[in-house]
Amino acid sequence: MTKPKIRIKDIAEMAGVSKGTVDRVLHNRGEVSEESLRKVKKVLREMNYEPNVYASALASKRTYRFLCLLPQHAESDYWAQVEAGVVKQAAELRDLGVSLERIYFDQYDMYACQSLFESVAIRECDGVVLAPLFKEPSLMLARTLMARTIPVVFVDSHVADARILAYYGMDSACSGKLAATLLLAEHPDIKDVVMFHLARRGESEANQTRLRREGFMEYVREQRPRLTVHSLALSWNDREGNTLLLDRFFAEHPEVKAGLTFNSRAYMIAEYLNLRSKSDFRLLGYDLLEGNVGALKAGHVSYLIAQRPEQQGYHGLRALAQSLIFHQKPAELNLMPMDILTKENIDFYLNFPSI
Amino acid sequence: MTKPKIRIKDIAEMAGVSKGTVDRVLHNRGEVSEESLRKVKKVLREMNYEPNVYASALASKRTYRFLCLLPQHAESDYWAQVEAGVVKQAAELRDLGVSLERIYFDQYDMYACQSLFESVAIRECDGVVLAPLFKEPSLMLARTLMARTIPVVFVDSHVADARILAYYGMDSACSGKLAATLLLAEHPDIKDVVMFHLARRGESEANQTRLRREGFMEYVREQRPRLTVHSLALSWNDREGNTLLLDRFFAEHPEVKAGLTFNSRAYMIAEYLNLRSKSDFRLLGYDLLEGNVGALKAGHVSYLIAQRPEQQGYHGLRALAQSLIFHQKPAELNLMPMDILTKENIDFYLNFPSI
DNA sequence: CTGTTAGCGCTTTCAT
DNA sequence: ATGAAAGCGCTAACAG
Repeated sequence: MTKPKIRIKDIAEMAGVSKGTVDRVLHNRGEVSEESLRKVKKVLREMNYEPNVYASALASKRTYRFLCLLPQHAESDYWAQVEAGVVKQAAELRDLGVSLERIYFDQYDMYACQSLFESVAIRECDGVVLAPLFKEPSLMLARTLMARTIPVVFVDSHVADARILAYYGMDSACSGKLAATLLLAEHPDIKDVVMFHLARRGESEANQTRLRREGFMEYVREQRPRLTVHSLALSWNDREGNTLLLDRFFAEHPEVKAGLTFNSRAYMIAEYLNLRSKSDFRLLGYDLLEGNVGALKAGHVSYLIAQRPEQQGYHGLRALAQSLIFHQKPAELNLMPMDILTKENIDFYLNFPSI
Repeated sequence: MTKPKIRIKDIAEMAGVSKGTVDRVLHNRGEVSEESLRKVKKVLREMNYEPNVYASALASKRTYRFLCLLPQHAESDYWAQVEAGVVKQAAELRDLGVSLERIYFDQYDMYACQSLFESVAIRECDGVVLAPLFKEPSLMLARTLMARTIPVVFVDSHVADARILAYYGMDSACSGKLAATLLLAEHPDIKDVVMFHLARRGESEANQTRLRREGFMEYVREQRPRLTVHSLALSWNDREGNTLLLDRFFAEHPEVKAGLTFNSRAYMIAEYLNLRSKSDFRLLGYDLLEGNVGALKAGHVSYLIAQRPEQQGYHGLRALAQSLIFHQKPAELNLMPMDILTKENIDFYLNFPSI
């Protein structure tokens, strides 16, 4: 029934060599004669040998130092969910010799991010999980690291053509299309829509939100070419200023009855709608933040699109281990489903063990 | 930065005893003096010792034999997805000494299932993953096994008050409510709805579908007390017979414009709707079977509710390992999110790495 | 180039 | 009741 596992010792005996030689072949570190090499490889193939990675980890005492690069964030933030997934996976890999260092960058300042990434590019480490909010600096860092044969995994948003080990996250453009469908498809009478975004220093827009916006605009172009799309930049930390900006916007454009954020801060708009008791506005946002969930339940947000952030982090780090420790190649493109959340089903998404 | 891990050897030295004694304490297998016990426990606590489970597995050569009880099924079936998750997890645990045996029961014959379960109840094994389609036989089996200190995990549907290690699956009743919401909430004019189900031998209804139906009916009672709820039993394998039954039903009840299945066979109804070119009927179903997905895309099914079957299987088996190998207690109730699938978002759920 | 050997952290046997 | 020692499958250092 259960076939006994083939061990290095078995291979050695069958090939008529010693364990040491088999080990040298397995890790192709030379010092083996043509003859032995051939014999050992043959037996290895025929027996379909699979190493016991746990015994290997135990004996080699090799350690893996992984880095995780995420934006600085509050505890309740979207990024905390990604980080929780990474940390959970790191804990599971600890006895395999894995350690994790978390590094945070400023998501509102590309220049600061860039110089941080430059210092990371020359660091000693075995793998990096990275949220490429800033496209160029991220691409550059990934290129440098991969050239040093240090595998890089992207989470959250993708960068086309990046040569990396794997990506875990949404198909961002598709999610923008989905947002458009949810907001517009059943409301052919809508003539105006507004996109809210956050101002930042350097690169004008985060990679993620740019891709979502492009997907959204593609739908608009194809399905609703006559739609007027407004855009309003807000500050990520000046609440009073935002209220003024929103007041002015809606005074100038009273006809706008629908809008969305491509970032996770829909609750900021929802707070404003609540403040002004504005109930004739349909708002769509992203991610299961506490504030967003509250706004969804209260009716200020109509839809949230979620993307399983813990899974992204968890699998992102796991991909590094798969490649380096388990010698398995993870799939390169791992697109998370886009969960559509409404008042009706939101409760079933909260507090479930997402990993 | 990285603190070196505490080993048994360290504990032994600090407590002034030998490794052997520490091991005896750790596995409380006696033969230790009060004195040593106290000292060792103290150090263990203070040092927050955590064993290296991989070294432990390697040395002990202990093996774990897990059983997985699922209905016989076709490759394209819902159950194949659950099984794939279990198998995947089993592969990951192999070098930890885990082996998996799959056993299949007849989901259309409770008596056959019952006698199979009775033979399983007396088998030697270390843990069981079980889909409790038949409530009573499953309860009985779980009770017997747990009494033998063999942990049992339920997947797919839950049985209230079952004393088991863990459950992974939907909140079935909630999903019935969700089905009602999707089908009825925005259609206050609907006066009739029909529930399709499959006839089976023995217990009149599968546990899962019964719970879903109860949730559905609860919504109806509370929100739509005047709704007429029809019920139609079909055969799981007699397609022509079903066509006749459906023809007769719709001839007698032309006013019924909405219906649902609580099992995963919505595509059977969809096929009929297609056959009769019946387009004025709103149909809801469960699970991402190929047939269901096709029907959703073709417009014969309006909604599908999905429940992440691979994750259920994967985590179900994992829970056994967590408990037995990693000495962690998994959460008892693990409710999967209910994914709402429509023509709009279905594509984003297909072919993604769900585990 | 090759085989032998020690040892990773832990379990288990076996004297004492 | 306790410690010493062997060994799990594998790696790595070291003689030869």
